[in-house]
Amino acid sequence: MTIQVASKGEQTRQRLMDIAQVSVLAKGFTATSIEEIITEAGMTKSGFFYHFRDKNDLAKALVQRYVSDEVSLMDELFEQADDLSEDSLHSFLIFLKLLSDRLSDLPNGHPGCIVALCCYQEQLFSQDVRDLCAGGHMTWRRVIRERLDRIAADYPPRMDVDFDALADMFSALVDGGIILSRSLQAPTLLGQQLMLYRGFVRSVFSNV
Amino acid sequence: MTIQVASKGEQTRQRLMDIAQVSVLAKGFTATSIEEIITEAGMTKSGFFYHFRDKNDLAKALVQRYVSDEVSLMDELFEQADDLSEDSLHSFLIFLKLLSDRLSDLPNGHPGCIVALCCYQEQLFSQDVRDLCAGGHMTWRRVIRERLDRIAADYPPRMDVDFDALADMFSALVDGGIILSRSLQAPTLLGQQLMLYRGFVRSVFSNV
DNA sequence: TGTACATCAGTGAACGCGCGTTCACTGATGTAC
DNA sequence: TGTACATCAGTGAACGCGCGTTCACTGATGTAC
Repeated sequence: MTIQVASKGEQTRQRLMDIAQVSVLAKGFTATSIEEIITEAGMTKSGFFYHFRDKNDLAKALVQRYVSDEVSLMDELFEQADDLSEDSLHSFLIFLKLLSDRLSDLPNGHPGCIVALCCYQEQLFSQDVRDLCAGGHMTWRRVIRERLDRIAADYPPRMDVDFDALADMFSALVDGGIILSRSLQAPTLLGQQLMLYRGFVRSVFSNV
Repeated sequence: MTIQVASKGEQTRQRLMDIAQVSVLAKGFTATSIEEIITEAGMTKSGFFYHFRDKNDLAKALVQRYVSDEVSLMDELFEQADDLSEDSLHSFLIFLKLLSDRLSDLPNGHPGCIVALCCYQEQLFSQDVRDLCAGGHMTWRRVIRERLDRIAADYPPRMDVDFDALADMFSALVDGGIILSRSLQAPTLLGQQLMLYRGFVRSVFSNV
């Protein structure tokens, strides 16, 4: 196992992205100026342009990182869930509970979904950024759908639902739940929606 | 019945808002310049400032109109549904189907939810705009919850779900479904999510 | 071990452009007497 | 019906500021011989 030691440059880059992300999720991309990012980072503008070709490049990096972080989180929780139960349905239900707990634990609520935001600013970005967002949603659909298929092999579905749609419902509830939580300033709403999804999935496959 | 004839000024104001809304939903609020709005409207900048005190005032007007339009649409469809069935559950299921159809009929997909967008740009706006957004979500919760209560009186729930959360799920799926539809450029996804919600609600109250 | 060179991680100054907002003004329409 | 005034729905010019981007340059660190 190789331990990747981040170079100084990479660390600074990540730091700039951290600072940018907070503002971007609070004000949108255009309203987040390079000026304010570098002020908080204690760096000059030219320093910023050493790390990012232009502002679109920053957006791309943010989306890329967000998607891969989310996927990592899901992988981690799937692994935990699989350790706790060998049953396909139970493991998935545990996963949803773990995720719900994790998302409810955030003191100020979920910071926001970069991918959701991008889709309301799409006209700003180049095609590759939009492709990354779509790729994120497709990945989440695939990952969840895979689980649903596995469950269906063990538990014949009790209603007629499209599994892609049921997988998409997961993403929709996360994105929508984040919006609801933020808007009503009620951090618990997001986790609650995930638990409802859990209830729905259970009722699709089992009558308990 | 009084027919409200919109004055010339009001008509122009609505037109400016129509133009603004398209850009705002595609690029975000900051990236939408007054310049481009008035160019498309064929008017001078000062003309714009005759209709709106400042840019925040435009945001406020957009949110206000969006929320009241959405509520009107729901009222209209609830009325249609009530005409088609007197049963509380069936009427609600018809409502969801009507809404799903209506939202799937939009050729280029749903144009986007101003309220959802605002919540990712909240730091830009004054408190009253944020309150309007929260008010929108609370209204939708109340309207749906009222229906759920009525259903529960006729059909004892088959699972233990919080009705506020189940009502919120509606908003979350609309907001999330719009994002998904846009991101994947698949206009049908939104209506599909509403139909899944319909399936869930039915399974909560009935075993058919 | 010393030296030459390359790469890394930035600095500092300048640029032109477009943005939101203000202000004094104006022609057309409506209303009171 | 005519006239005086008020309101409506804008125009036109100017403002200062901050934004994203460029370019020539630099000190510190790494690498080859």
